[in-house]
Amino acid sequence: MSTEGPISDEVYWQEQWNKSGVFETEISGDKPPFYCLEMYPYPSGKMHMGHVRNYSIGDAVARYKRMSGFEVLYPMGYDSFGMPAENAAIKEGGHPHDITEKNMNSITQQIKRMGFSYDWRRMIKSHDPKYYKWNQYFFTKFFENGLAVQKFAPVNWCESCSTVLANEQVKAGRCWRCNGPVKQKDMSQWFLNITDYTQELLDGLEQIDFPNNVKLLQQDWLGRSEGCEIKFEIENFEQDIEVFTTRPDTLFGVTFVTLAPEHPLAEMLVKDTEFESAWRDLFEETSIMSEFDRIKNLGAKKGVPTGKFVIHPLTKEKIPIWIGNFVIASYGTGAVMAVPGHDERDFEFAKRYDIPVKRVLVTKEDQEPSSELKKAETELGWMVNSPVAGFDGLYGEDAKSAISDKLHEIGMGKKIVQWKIRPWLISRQRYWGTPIPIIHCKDCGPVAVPEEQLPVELPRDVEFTGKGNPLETSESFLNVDCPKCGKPARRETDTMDTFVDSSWYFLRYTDAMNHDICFDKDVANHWMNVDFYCGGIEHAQMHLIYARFWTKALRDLGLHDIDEPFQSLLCQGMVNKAAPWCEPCGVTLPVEHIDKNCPHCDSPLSLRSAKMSKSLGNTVSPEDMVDNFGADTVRLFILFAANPTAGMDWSDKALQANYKVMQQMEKIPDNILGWGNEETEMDSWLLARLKQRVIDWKDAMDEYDLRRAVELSHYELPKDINWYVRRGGNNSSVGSKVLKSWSFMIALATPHLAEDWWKQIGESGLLASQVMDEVSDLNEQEKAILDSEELLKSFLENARKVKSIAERHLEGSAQQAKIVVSPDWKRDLAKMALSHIISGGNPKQFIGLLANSELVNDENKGQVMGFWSKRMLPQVFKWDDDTREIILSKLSEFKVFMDRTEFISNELGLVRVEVIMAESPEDDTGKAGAAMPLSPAIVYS
RNA sequence: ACGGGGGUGGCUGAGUUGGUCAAAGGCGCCGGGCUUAAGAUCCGGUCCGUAAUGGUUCGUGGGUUCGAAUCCCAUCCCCCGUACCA
Repeated sequence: MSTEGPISDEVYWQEQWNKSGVFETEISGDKPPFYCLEMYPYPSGKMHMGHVRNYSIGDAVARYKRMSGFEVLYPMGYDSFGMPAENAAIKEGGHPHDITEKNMNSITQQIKRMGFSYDWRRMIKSHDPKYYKWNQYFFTKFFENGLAVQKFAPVNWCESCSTVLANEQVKAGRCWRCNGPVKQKDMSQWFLNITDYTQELLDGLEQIDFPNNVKLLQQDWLGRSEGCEIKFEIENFEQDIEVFTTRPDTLFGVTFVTLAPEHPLAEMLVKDTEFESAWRDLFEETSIMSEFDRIKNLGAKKGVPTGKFVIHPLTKEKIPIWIGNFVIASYGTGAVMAVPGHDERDFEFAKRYDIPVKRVLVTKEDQEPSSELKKAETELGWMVNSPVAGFDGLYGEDAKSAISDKLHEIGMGKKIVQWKIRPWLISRQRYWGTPIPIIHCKDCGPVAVPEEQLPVELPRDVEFTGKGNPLETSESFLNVDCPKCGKPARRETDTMDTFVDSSWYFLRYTDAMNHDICFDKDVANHWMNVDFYCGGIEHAQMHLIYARFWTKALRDLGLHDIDEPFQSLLCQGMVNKAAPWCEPCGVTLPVEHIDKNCPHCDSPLSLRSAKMSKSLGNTVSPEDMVDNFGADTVRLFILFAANPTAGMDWSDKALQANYKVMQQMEKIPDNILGWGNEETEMDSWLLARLKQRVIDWKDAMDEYDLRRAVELSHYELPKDINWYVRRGGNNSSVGSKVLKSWSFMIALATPHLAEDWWKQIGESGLLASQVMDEVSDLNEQEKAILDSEELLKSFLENARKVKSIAERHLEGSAQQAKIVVSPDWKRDLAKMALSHIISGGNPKQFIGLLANSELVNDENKGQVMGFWSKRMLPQVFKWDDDTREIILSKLSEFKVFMDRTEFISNELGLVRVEVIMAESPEDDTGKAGAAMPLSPAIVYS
């Protein structure tokens, strides 16, 4: 690829924007606020294409809203706590703070080079004590109100990161960050009770405009299920077993009860019995086994009996208690009532251990109650075989309620709602995060650090060895006096999950320069919630749930009045690039295998698009692209290559093509301003066309259809200019009017070029500070001129086709053409049919109307009716709305062609063009039958 | 397994409240103008057929309709989530 670098002096314009402060936002009072935000990035040293895409989308929206008269809050900052910096310190030496600052400076330079319109004064960074002080402040408030609690519990432990993880951070039994195996470990940890907000988090999804898949993911993760908690008394034992079930209607089908191996009762029941060693083996196997291995062995259901029994609450039957590896200790009560007849897992388990299977539901109302169960029938059904009267024949929800009510009545159960989501585990045993502001005192227990002592800063005197929590090596940090009793105490060494930082940063941005409080309530209320939030789908359940929770929790502390942080969310698609692909093996290989055979099976490799990744080597460096083509070209390509939400393929060729577009556009102001000052009919066409383009462009932007908007500004308008010139337009004062509006339009994707244009057309100041004029709707005259030209274009397209066919039959090339315009009765027929259909008439009924209309008489009946069903009926629906409007309008087809015969003969390379009314005395062509409204017959000679 | 999203012309990829769809845009390819030439740029073409406005096509097979890429049923394939949630 050879280029001559950026088209505009991009750095110059960036300096101008910066100097003038055009992107610095304050509450103005007279402009409506708009909050545009992109997801808080982790500051790796290099910006990648995913960032570029994300911010190109956000910047286009921010610029659009600004030029549309909004006061736009558009900030940027860094989610700068987290393990990569700490790991780098362990590996390469140095301190996470210095590494982070260095990376941040480097990525900031790269982001700034793209020309995004951020208010950089508001920049915030998680690792700044002035920021994380507020994490600590909120935490102490949560500690006071019971939202933050310390619990000794089995937690997910990642050995290679040497820290615990939240449930959401465990993907397929592996760590979301390092992909290492995750084990269960019992530890004392800090949790936030996100579970207090489950119902509100679920209901809130209906108030916000999130993509459907994100809503579904959050719903699944919250995992609401309605059911019944049932108490089973254990025979000759002082405790009960409580189970949770969503299917109380199958209660009579219970043939055993199963406990999780970790259930506290399990050990108690088998202690000192013949079953103890078998339980112990199962316990070791499941609880020590990493969750990853558990998943691999999924389906291998194993269990041990306990030799003990429960009493069925309704039938008083004795039911054996088992311990099974498929029961999860942390969901529900860690115990299940097993109904093999109507649950697949229980069926499998029962078959394996030869436990009886009972039918208590039939899936067809008239089915024989004694029919055999060949597999678990899990769908809802009618109750049968109930040993207690009053239940048989009940179906579905009625059946469930009947059992629940009965249990409630006798005090053996109640309806409850169970959630899948657990409290958010926020403790991390790592250095590079917000210290949890708690002091452990022997006498007073855990005590919150008083507000005036915040922030608890991270100490510098620590060593990064990769073993243990570095904070434990800092004596200055550890030793502290208890704030309550003043005796020597010890500081908490856990730090907070970095998702805490990103759970409220958007609130901080609203008042980022205020160092007295976290944010002013009125200011936050003014800007919030975020109107347009853009980022990757990967945060669908973690960040986007935590931030919603945190917003509600702060609201309940009285800090603001907002329920939901993000009003509308756009998840941008991935940036992909082709990589070698082996069809037989089904694997994507690194780019060094291009043009080689598969290293596994030796078959030839094809290419397939894959997410850009270092391991495949199919990455593209934004820096190089910006150096070679300029930020504008890269942004244009990224916005034009695909819709914001669709995946896009990086293509060097397409980038080149966009560079060509930029080269053309660079010359446009010079060309246009070089026009003469002739006035032609085309002037009003061009102005009407511009208006139409602006209207369409605004519509597209209002729906965040950036691809369409860019298509209009960078592809359609240049074509319009060409058409204008071709049709004889040559008026620079019209041209400069066009350029003025057009400059705004191109500023979304190519803001630097837009400033060049603005300057060239002699406007003063920066385009970035201007608000665009309002546009009115198209008036009748404007519509008519647009229609006439559209008619001409479509005519020419057809005429060219016909010409090449005709010339095969003529001797030599065509010299003349007769345009045979369709007769009035066809247009009248079309009008009549269109009005019938537009007013909601059934097309089938039209033929009856037609037969009785003035259009039809005895003589022409056959012709008109035949024409209707053969030609007009299919055509009526093919006309688009614009064309329909033209047909229904007064526009004279005959006149449109008459006025343009000279242009038509030039375009078609003819000596003479005649326009004739079909079925008139002048028509000697015999081709009138082919003429349709707006589509004349054309006869060459 | 369950949940979600897809299968469109040489490639890529829009398009699903049924008629604006032989189907946008981009890339590629072909022809023409301009040029000594190349490049750039502009104009035109790019399923088949025809002095005509017709045929066939949107994974496969059926159906509804005056009319289906778009709706319904069946079926095959691909991608992404989740992971025994009682």
